[in-house]
Amino acid sequence: MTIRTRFAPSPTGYLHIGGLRTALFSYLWARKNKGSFILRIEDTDQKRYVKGAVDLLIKSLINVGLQPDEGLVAPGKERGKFGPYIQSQRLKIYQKSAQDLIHKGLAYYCFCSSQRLEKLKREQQDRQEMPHYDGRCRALSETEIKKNLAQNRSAVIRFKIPPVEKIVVKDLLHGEITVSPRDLDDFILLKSDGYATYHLANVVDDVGMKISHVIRGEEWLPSLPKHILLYQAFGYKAPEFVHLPLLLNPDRSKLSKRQGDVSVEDFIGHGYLPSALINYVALLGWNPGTEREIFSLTELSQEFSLKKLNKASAIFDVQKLNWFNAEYIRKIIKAGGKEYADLAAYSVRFITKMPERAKDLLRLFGSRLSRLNELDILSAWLWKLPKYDRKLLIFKKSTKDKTELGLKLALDKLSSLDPKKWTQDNIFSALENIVKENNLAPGDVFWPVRLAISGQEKSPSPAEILEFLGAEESLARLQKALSLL
RNA sequence: GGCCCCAUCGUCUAACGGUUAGGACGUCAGGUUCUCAACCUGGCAAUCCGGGUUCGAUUCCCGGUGGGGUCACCA
Repeated sequence: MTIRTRFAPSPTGYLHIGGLRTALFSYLWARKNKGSFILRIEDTDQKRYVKGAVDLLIKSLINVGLQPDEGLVAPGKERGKFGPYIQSQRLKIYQKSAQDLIHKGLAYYCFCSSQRLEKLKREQQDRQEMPHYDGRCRALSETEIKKNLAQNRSAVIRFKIPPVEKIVVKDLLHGEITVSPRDLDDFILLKSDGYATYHLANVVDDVGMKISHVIRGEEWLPSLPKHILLYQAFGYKAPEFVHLPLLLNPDRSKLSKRQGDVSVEDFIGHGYLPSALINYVALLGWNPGTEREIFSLTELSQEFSLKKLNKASAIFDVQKLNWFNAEYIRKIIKAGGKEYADLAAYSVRFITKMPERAKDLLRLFGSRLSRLNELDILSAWLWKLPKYDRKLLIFKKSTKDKTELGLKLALDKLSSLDPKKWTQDNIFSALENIVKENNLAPGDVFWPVRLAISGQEKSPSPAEILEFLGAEESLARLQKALSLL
């Protein structure tokens, strides 16, 4: 069997991190089985239409590496023979499907006004009953329906929940689930504006697009019976279903804005690497069966398996994401080469001062940041030496005299260093020699030098900073420190 | 409230019915060091509760509790 999965978001403005995980697992399952990953847009609610959201969604997916094989494969570009892949362009298909069900006697027109429905709901709630449609229009006669239609009365098409004993549905993750039709409403298939509801569009499209596995969020589990009933009503074979556990806020509520970032764009914009984000999210509800944690998207594609999915919902923990991101940054810098160059080029967008020195900045601060957007704040003192308390120049285990000596010797020695040899290694041995030759402690030299050139109590090591600053600026800063003492 | 799903350290998770219940993040302590990171070593920390089944339950069954989801002409 050809594996065909799909990600079918509604374009409400941004790609939610929960959506990312759903998309990722769908993508991985397709890759794992050499199948196809399809991107379809579910925009059957005109009220919720957000301009530009579709393109943003596609870009976000592609940005993190989840390139669709079919459907919306790029902004404004469709590929595949089962299109269109935007539901608002498939209205006729849904309308015909709904009509088919009416002809089969499995669906019916409903002319109930929203006021009546509203009132019905209120009354039911007052009586402590579960709100549900009372099925009034089920009983409409053929002539009444014709009359209403002729008068152009506002109508929806409802599905007729069949009078079966029980409905058994199957989910690959949760197993068999049995529900009673009494708990199901005669739900709406086609709205009065001619658009399909999710339930109809979803089923019609998943069949039409030959989807083999529907991988979606657990919030859809309660409506799975409706969907199964629909497949049966149409006479279609239903695809396999996997309902993924939800992602939660630290307080266990459904993952939402206001408790921090939830959109992929936000995370990327704040300096999280797509690869780290993907890696972290993949491990939320899935594990490789080993203790390995670092995986590229390609490696995930090979390792992924539905069997190792977890059933319990997971809290989205930014701390661990930070660790993944930091780990990726450190590894890339350590690896060097093209990866490092690419990261530097990528980092440029987070650097306001001297972006051309991105590579150096990464080397300097790479091990002490978890997000690339910290680069700017972390490096601020490089561009402008801040005012600092001169007392800080003296290391806690040192004295004023030793500090002055250390600084002076450092200034002398570095002044005489050939600017062509102004490298970290040479600078380090110069400073180290001062310590050795004058019977000083490292703290008598390294500490005041570091403070003099950075104004910081915490910073990268002196030689690294000095190399970055260059001879001229470095010597000026040392000079200044001496004058302060 | 009805229905549905779920339940191992604070968090993500591992454990053919037999393990000192493992790993990772975080945290704490120590090492390294001029500082901070990084790095290395170690510590603290969990099977929701109650019944069964079994020689033996984290694991299987039932009940409870807790958490979540869902009950729209939204997806």
